Amino acid sequence: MGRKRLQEPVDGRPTVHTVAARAGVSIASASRVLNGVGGSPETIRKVREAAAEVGYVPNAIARSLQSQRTGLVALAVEDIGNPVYVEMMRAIEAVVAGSGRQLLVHATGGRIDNETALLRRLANRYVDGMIVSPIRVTDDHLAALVDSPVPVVVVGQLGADAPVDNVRTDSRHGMALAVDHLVATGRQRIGFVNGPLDTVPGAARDAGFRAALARHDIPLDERLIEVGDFQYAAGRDATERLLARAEPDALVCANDLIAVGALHALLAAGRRVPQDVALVGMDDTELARMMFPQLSSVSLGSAERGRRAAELLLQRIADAALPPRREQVPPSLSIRASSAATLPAPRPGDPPTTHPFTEGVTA
Amino acid sequence: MGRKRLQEPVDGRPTVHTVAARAGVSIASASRVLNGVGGSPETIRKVREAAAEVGYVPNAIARSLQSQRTGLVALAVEDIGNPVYVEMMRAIEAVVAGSGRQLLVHATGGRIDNETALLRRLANRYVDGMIVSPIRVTDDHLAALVDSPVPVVVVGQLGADAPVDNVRTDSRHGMALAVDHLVATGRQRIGFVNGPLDTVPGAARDAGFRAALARHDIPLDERLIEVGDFQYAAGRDATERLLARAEPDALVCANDLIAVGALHALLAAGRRVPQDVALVGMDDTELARMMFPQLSSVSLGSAERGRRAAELLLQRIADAALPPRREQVPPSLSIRASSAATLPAPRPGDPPTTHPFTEGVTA
DNA sequence: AGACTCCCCGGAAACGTTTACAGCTATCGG
DNA sequence: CCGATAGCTGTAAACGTTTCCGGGGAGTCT
Repeated sequence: MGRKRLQEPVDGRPTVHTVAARAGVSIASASRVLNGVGGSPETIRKVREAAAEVGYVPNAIARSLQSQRTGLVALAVEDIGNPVYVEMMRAIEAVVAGSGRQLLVHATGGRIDNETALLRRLANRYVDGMIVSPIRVTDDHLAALVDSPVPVVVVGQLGADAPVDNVRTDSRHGMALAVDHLVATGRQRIGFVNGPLDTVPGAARDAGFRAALARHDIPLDERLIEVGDFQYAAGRDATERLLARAEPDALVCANDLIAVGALHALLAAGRRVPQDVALVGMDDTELARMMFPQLSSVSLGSAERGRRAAELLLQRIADAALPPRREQVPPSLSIRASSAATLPAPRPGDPPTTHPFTEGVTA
Repeated sequence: MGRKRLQEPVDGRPTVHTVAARAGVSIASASRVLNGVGGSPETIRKVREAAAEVGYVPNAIARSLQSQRTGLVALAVEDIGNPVYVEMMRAIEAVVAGSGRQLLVHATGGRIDNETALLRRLANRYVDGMIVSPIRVTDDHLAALVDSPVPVVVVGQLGADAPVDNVRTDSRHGMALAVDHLVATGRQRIGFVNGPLDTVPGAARDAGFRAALARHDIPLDERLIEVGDFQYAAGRDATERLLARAEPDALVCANDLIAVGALHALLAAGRRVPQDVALVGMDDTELARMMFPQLSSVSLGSAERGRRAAELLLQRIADAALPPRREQVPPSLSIRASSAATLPAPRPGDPPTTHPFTEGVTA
């Protein structure tokens, strides 16, 4: 019950005071030794010994309060189950590790309250910086991003004038690449399986699809458009609904998960891919290469966007005064078996050809 | 240059002192109002106003130092690209969210130094608790786990007497389920594609496979065993090597990613699945259901293990004095098309049957 | 009117660390 | 032999918050 600071906190864990007392030195000396700066040989020995004896481990929170940094960086995405975010995460992690920091990931599940809460919590100094890739953006959200106490970089479309570092791609152009390719290989009735229209990527892809058709003077048939969410099961179900009312000869999907669902639905309905229906996904993830046939897919440069976002973040952490920057990564199309130009002799009853499966297998 | 505490830190961000000064009240009153506890209507108005004017946002680190909690929980896994960890993460998140905390995930990439560093950093109070699922365990590692200042729960096998909360499964028994099933459906030359033997799960699966064969009096043929790592590409390559030197009529894979790689290799080599080669994966992830044919897989109850681990963690956070506990989740086998009992008339040249693809499609 | 209760407020301590500063000793150069 | 210097040490402040505690004012009950 001394009036001085407690040496042993109720918690029972030793603090720097504990080891200082045990070593018979001041907390300043103890701290210096523990940080490897200064100290006489004798002091070093005593402190090291005391620390080992009591099992001292420094409290990172207290250290951060003092040093104003945590050595942590966070990434918030909607769904870690989507391989596109895994790719992005890997690219970010590689950059972030180079700065001696560690990356933490949070899956928001698309729940907007969750995402805002995370921003409000993590960004309040638990991390040195944050990369977020929101699929829905509200005003509230934007406000939380803008006045975050900690540097934030956004991956994805954002209001044109938001003063936030931003790395984006042009997914409308990406849709154009897919449609152009399908038209060029002779497809006429191109269907589209999209994610929710009230999301930023969903809306952009919808606009891109319609614009691309218009550019080719292909009349729009609403029955060839179906909407689910960005998941596998939704893509499969949406495709089933679409097939029940229309006969597409090609299908564009808003991401690879949906495309895999579409492939499942198409094969289950007895359609051959690509002979009867050509299939193109989006994001160009590893998943596309794991399928049979391998899926064509529009790359939105996710790894590259992640890399750039991480670099922007590190720069801003180093210098908060930088003006807001915006970078753009162009989409590109990877053509694989699922939309190969129609094969030699696609007569019904032929044994399935195997070469589409073996071509383009990559590590 | 006052001798009193700076009202405006160099950083420029307002603190509770800033808003207290501006509102003309003490920091105690300001803090109370900001936390919604007490305060006269007039005080509340003044503080709220001041806070809004200066754009005050509380420093979570300082708050945590005081309150001794962060409201964060971390999960460290080897590879977020593996859907089994995504499932586990979802289950954990559901439980953790119920306690008002948020979950952060870190992918260690199997680098042991990384994992230990993470433990040493995060566990030093950045989070209220931690769930780790290591695939390699060194002494150093174990030591870091045991004397973590923060509660830790381990998912996976651990030395028998380690005083750490632990949720495990019996993957040796899981291998037995797979082998029993294949033997029961008439398979004789059962191959095995495993992950690295120097990992805990790799070693357990290897032992389980050998034991299961022995129990059926099937002589072991080392040419039917191949090792890669736990990834898709490695599974594909390993299967190619295996097929180059042996003729299995069934293949057990150490996880679903490997199984997908094996499926790719089998089809590329012209083998029919399941007619020529039956295929069984492990982990029973969504990926198994996304394939054609859908893959049989041994469930190791990953979601359940995650759920239990999260519950153990929350209990321990609430009461650090609990004795170390150990829980076990039994494996089970999901039989799907890839190992269906041999089909009616598997003559070469038949058009591929479609019903294996449609059966068992689940949301 | 006085005693008691209740509520609000401000000062100060506390969380555990790092670090500026000043005092001390010992060594070295002149 | 004396002053400057270098190296080590301890005291105390600081990081930004929450909370204990005591004082004071207003209201109520007797």
